[in-house]
Amino acid sequence: MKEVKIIDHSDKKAFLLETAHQLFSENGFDATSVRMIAEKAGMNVAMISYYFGSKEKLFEELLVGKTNYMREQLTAIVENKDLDPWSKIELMIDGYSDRILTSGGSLHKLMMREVSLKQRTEISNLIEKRIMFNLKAVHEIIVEGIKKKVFVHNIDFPMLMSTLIGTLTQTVTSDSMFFRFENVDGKKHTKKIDVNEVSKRVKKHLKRVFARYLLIHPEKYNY
Amino acid sequence: MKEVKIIDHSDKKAFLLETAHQLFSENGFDATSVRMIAEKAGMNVAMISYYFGSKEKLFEELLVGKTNYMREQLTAIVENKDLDPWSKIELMIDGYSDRILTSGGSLHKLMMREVSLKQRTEISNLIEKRIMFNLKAVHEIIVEGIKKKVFVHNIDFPMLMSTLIGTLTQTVTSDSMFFRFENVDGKKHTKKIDVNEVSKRVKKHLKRVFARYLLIHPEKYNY
Amino acid sequence: MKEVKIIDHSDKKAFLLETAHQLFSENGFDATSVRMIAEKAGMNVAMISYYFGSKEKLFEELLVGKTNYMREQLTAIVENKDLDPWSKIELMIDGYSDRILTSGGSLHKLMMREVSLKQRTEISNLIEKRIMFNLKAVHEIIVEGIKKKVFVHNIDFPMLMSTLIGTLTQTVTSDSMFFRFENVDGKKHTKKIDVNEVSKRVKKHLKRVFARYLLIHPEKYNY
Amino acid sequence: MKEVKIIDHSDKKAFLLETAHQLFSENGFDATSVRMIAEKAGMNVAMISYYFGSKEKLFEELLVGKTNYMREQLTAIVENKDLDPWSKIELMIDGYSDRILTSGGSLHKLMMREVSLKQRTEISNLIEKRIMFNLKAVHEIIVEGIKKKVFVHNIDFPMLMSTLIGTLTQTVTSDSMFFRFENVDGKKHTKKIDVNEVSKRVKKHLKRVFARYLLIHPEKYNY
DNA sequence: AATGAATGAGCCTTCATTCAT
DNA sequence: AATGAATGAAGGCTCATTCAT
Repeated sequence: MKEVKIIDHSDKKAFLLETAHQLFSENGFDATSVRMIAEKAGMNVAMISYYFGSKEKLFEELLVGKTNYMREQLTAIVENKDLDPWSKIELMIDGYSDRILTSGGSLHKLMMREVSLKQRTEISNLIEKRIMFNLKAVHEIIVEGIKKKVFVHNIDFPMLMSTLIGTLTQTVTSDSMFFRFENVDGKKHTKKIDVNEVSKRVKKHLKRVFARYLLIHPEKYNY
Repeated sequence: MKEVKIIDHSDKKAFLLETAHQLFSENGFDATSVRMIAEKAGMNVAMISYYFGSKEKLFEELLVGKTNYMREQLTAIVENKDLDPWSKIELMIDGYSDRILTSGGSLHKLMMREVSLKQRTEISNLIEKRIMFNLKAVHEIIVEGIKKKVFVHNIDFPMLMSTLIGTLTQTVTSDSMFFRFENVDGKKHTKKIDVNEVSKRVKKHLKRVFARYLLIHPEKYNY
Repeated sequence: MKEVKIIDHSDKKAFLLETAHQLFSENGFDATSVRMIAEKAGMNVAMISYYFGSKEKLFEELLVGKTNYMREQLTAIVENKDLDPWSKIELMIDGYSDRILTSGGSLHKLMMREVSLKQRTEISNLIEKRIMFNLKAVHEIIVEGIKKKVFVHNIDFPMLMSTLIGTLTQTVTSDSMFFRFENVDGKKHTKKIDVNEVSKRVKKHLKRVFARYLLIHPEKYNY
Repeated sequence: MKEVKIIDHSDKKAFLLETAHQLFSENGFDATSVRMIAEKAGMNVAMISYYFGSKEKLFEELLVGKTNYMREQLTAIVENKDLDPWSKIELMIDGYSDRILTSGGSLHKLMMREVSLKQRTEISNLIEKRIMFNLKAVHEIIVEGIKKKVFVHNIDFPMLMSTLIGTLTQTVTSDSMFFRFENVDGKKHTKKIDVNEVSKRVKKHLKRVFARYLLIHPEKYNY
């Protein structure tokens, strides 16, 4: 009697995506060959063209999958009527930080490199589209805060977003580089910087920057 | 009377460097082949090995050359005894912004991509070294400001530097992306964003962020 | 009924090996390019990397394949209990001569050049290992002959092996060079030297040299 | 007052030759680039083409220079009327051994590789010509020995020369490889083989082989 | 549905030589 | 006489993709 294979064929595809994610994160898009992906995943090279059409298409699919969660999270924050604008900003900062710092920010770095490169236009556009969509949610929060006279009105929104995304990107990019400085209080950073501490620090830092930038009465919060 | 040779033999080398700069900026390091560089410069491929030894060495020479100016400028600011700490910060922000935004920030983006990639270790290390050296100057300014009771004392220096470099990087990376938002005052950005306006805005923005973060009495400055 | 595939997929690989053998023999390892091999074999250059990994690996595979037969033959001689030591030496000389003179000794010359060059260490070591392994068999024969009081006991084994291998190598290397001499009996070598005659002569010569060197009673054999 | 350079211009050429000799010996002809030679000699690359015309011509000049001494030595031996034929053979063996084993036999190996390769025809022919010329002297000694009834008459001269040259070539080629065998007397080769010992051994070995091959009464000599 | 084999274009680097001075 | 600069060809290898089965 013939055995029937129950294998879910989408498994292989998913596994290929996960493997690709890992390798792209480590080596970048260019330096990751389809052969590397296939070998690491224990499949045939041709599978990548077969499943995704091309290396680029694989990457695009990877992106869409991985960025969906942030999108939903932000929407939930914006639409929550029980939160005041500043609390929404705080949650937004927490959400962004958590997502970007995930596994060393490798996926985020990968995305930012592609946008910076603007060579694979399809990919760049896709990424830009998704970033923009998310920032629209932040925009809504801020407009709400101004209306409610909680935030100041002279806000350079594009620049503020550069500070938000830029600070996070720089934190994951420069890794522990900047932490090599002894801090201004003269204390050396003796203990190895761990990812949790970084997460806490960047969140606190961004909230302080945002509070002092946005709030009409920042003195109410002890940042 | 001896004839004096006017021909500067370093011309070709310099031209090769400039050509490489342009192509690296456009396509990134990996996607720029030595053949492309040589062809665009109207020279033989072998000249790149001849002059620089390798594609990587060329890149390193390019980096060193292009980053020397910033280094000198910062040193001058720090050592200037006629300036108070906050003025130094302002000048430092102006200096960084000008350098990074130069020709669309292409070189800076290139550098950040390489650091982010951490694949060509020689290059990554070289870039980190040069960034760190420059930030040391900023560090001195801030320590001085604290001592003189102009700056607050609870400063997370590594994070603040992430905001400085990160904001600038993001501004040149996302290009005009973020400006596609209508601003929070409801006015559309109708006119095309030109590089000068961006420069002014990012400088003003960073000064505002830094003033409110660093100064004990930010209300004295109308940011 | 299932169809049986007759196509041996190793055909192409084998053909590539044979083509490489021929070209290496003619031009040497360095002067034979992978492109030459591929073109002559009517295949794509990439196939060499595909099948063998690299040009060197191809060569190593070639070596191992071609030297296996001699190894087996020698083992058979040594272990044959019906043969007296001197008969084993005779068979050994016949075997070595036949193998080395095969197709003009091209493979043997190739091997000796590589050992002499000692540049590609992997290859040199591989060749040395295989030569040493085979000579161990000869060593056993000689030790047996001494024990049985057929061979003299003051034998410089390493030197004797140099004479064995060296004479054969020189014969194939100098090709017909040495035969340009009129022989000592005054007779000119008028007829073209053919490979069979050379084979006979070198075997006879080596047996004579070995008999007079090894045997306690060489006068029993009319060499 | 202008200084006058006294430099003998042939010095540079000679130095270039010596440098080339060293590098060719170490790496072989192909793997030694003209740049390497020029750099090691502290001169310009173009000098090689300038002085010698090409890399090959340089090699030819090198060969001729280095092989002249052996030629003279052999002629002296043949023409010496105070020596009996066997003494001449002994001297000839000593002379050949000394020349070939000089500095690890590197030049000799180089020559044999080129002959074996037969790719650079000019060079191969040149080497063959010089070898043949020298062997003619040996031929004369042997003919003399036969006439004087000291040597047997059934001598395969070409083969005997293969044994002479081949044994020496193999000795320098296989380096210490063959010495890794413990000798047939069961004694291990514990002490490192030094070049002087090898020289003595190969001379003794060749004399023993030649005595037993050539002499009508070998028992008179205790080889 | 899935794959091993095969492709052709491209990569960076090195080569021996020649050119202009 | 001597050289630094420049050349064009060729080197081995890797790539993403497609083909035949």
